[in-house]
Amino acid sequence: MRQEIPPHWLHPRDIAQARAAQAEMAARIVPRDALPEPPWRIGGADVSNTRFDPRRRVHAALVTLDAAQDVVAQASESRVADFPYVPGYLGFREVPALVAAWTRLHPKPDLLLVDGQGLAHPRGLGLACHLGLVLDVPTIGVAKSLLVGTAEPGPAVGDAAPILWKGARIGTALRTRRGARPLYVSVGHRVSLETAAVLVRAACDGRRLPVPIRAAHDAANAARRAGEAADA
DNA sequence: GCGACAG
DNA sequence: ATCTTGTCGC
Repeated sequence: MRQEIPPHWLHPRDIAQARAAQAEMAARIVPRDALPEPPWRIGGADVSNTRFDPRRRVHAALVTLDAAQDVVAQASESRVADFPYVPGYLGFREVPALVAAWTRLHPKPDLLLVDGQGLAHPRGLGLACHLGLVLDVPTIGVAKSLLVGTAEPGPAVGDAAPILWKGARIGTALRTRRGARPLYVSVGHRVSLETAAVLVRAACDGRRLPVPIRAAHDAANAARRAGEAADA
């Protein structure tokens, strides 16, 4: 339902304009539950990069799972990234390709688990927030490491600890697998932190990463291999 | 000024 | 993110 997406929200000319765009977007993030009625169809989003690629291509993938955690749809988009990888500005590199893939995903999920930070970001606008706002879809940030803040959850599966930064809580660190580093969950858009943590836990099946994220990761890698094969 | 730094 | 097999441990 999003009508007009300012061009610089997707294609800023430089870091200064990207920073300004993040401030504009951060002010529009809804950190509360604004979801359709459950049960929800959960989706996953991830992007794979071609190593040492002079063309700087990115391969974005989205998947939709049903209540049984089975993949019922997937879509991908391979293209040349028009923005470099800069910590804190990941969205400008990955969101454009993800948006393209989204238009071809059928059926679409009610909510997306995104491989990256949400509000646990230096300016409150991680990849999950960026994507959720542009698509106007509920999103949750699921990161494998911290960009800012600290958190130390207990060793048992299910143990959680707040991610603290500058005296405020910006997310939840979750132990999703024994002996493995925790996962860092934070609000993306239109979901509360409480709901985000509960859903991520429920989406795990014993491995460190939740099923939707793994499925998206696999799909992104498949798209990359296909693209690299079509090359040579 | 120095170090850190999602994917 | 990406390059990669076997191997150690529960």
